[in-house]
Amino acid sequence: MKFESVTIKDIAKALNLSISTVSRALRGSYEISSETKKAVLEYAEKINYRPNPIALSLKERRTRAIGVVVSEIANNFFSQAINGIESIAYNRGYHVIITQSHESQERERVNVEHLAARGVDGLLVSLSSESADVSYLKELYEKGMPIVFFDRVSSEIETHTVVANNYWGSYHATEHLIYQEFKRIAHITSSPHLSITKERLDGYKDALAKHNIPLREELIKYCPHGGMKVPEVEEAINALMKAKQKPDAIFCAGDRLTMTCFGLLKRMKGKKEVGFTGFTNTAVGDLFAPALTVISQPAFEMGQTATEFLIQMIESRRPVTEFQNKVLETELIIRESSKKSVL
Amino acid sequence: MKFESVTIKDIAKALNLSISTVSRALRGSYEISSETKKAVLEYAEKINYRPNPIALSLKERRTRAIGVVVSEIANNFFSQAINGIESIAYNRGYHVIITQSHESQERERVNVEHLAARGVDGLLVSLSSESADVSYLKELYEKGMPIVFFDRVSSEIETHTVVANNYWGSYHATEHLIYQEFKRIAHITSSPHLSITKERLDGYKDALAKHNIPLREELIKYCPHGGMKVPEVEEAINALMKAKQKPDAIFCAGDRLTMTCFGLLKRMKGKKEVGFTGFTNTAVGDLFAPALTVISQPAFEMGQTATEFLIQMIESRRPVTEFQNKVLETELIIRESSKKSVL
DNA sequence: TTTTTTTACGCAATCGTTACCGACAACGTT
DNA sequence: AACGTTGTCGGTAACGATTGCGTAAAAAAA
Repeated sequence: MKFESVTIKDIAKALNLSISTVSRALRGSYEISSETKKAVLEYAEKINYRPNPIALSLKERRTRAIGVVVSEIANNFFSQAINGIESIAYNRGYHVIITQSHESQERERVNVEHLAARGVDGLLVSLSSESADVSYLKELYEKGMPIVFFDRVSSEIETHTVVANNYWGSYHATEHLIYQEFKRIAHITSSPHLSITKERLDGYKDALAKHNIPLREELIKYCPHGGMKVPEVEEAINALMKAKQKPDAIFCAGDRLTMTCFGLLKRMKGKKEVGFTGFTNTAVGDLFAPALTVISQPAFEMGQTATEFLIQMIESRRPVTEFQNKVLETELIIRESSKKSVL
Repeated sequence: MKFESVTIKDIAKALNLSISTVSRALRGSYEISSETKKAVLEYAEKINYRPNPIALSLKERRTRAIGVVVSEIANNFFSQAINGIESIAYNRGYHVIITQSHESQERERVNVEHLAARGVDGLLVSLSSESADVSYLKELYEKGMPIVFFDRVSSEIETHTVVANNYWGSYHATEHLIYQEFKRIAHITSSPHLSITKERLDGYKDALAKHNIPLREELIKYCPHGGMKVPEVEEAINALMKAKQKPDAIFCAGDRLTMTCFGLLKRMKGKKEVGFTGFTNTAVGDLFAPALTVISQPAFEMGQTATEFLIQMIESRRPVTEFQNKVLETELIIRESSKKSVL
């Protein structure tokens, strides 16, 4: 099966005009008589003519499309961020092409290269947890492809970035647990490559230090796939909960991780209650048992801001040399899961 | 800023060959001597040449991309279905472009038209709740655009479809509530336009009839935006719970609806406990309080099957005239929310 | 009337790629 | 010696749209 569409040529033939005349009539050029214009416009309307964006892309080397690369759309943070991205993009006349890396560096590379080849005008990227090496992105960037990072950024590439205040979000969450008189607070985080991992880890460490709680490396567990692979998280939790000295609270550093972890904890047989909190943008944290204390990011706004930066970059005449690094505040929503009293 | 990429012309110039020779060498034509081939291939590799898909699309009138139109990616069912779609598409060499209608008919039309103009080879569509009129899709379909419906289908267009067994899923869920000795079972569903609404409603009605429970129209509430607009759901619930004769159980007909509804019920002040179940593909139904009884659809498989149908249609030489309408079974997962004993 | 200007349109190049159609050697056959 | 094969390659026309340039006829100015 193939799909036939009407072209400018069909109009030209039907009206006995040249292709160029039709083209100019369509864009309302002053060189075309008003009668001809009218005839062309009417006929175009009648046969429902739509200019072929592929041909236009080839000619103008722009597509009015932006590519988005996230690890997973089935992630509350990313799906909200995407809605923010779309809200700006559509208003500015850009289309959005969403791709998922599934936390795989290889998949991310394939997606990025495909988007670039497809001719997107720019890229909105949140790195996969495997992405230690971003050289292919850097190459693309240096060839002139506008790129804006959000959430999971790379310091290797100097461009606009939009992130949450992961450090303070993490600091406050940890401090909150400390105020609740938890003494042994574990931190389950994702891949050490990621910017967010380091920032959240730093917040955690500094909060402990501030309150004179010794840092125990054995309480920090890395899950390189960020909660996507359940066995990984299972192993981390088992290691924590089967140790001689169990943690009395657990703090998770990512959306999927928080969900996976919370699920595993609840399903653990003979489980001992532990305080729990984590970064997640779920809208239903209060429906869980216990209701979840969460650190929520302004995902929608992050998507919006990143998109504004990107479009600004795309439409800039000369290479951009001054970059903005926007940091948005997180919100700590305290519920039962982090209250010692109810455990 | 603009993004420059290497073309076949650059290779031709560098190697002092004609464009056509380079093109043939790249595709391994037998007409090209092995030395020339080798030289071209090596140089192409060196400068990291990638054929321009836009030019190819223009020439071949195919893009090896399929377009997906769903109402919302922040919906457990759809994000799982999309993963199924991608798993097949990537294996078959197709890229996937995801768009959201946000339950708006207008937005859906814009997306579909853009995807068509962009030259996707086919469309995977789950209709928005507003989409009563599908004439624009029908037109496209009749012009030769392969379209496969999944989940929310249209009887106006005869093509392959993939759906869950909504009737039986709904029947069993209702019957389960009846066995739990609930007497007044309300049904909150989405737009009456949707195929799934009718099928689920029929299952509900027939289960009641089977058990000699009179059907009460006042217990059926429609939320045309399927849980996307909270006030709509709020109104439905208020109408139910403030009536003289309250329902003793509520059965929701969609993913977003189930979540929104469950949240509202929990947050209602002075609420009376009611039995609860609904269609949803959440992976964390057991973490809620009470743990959620759900009807789960094989979303991943549905996405896979729909994609297989679509690709088959795309690659078929002649117009397809025999259509498959695949129905996959749902799964009823019984947990506390539907047990009368625990209320 | 002649020259210049304006109006309104067509031609052809361009974007990157493929594919049809030849061109032209170096052979082998009669 | 004349012709046909075969192996390699180049020229060029598409695909759909835009656009700079050229130009006929009509209108205006000389």
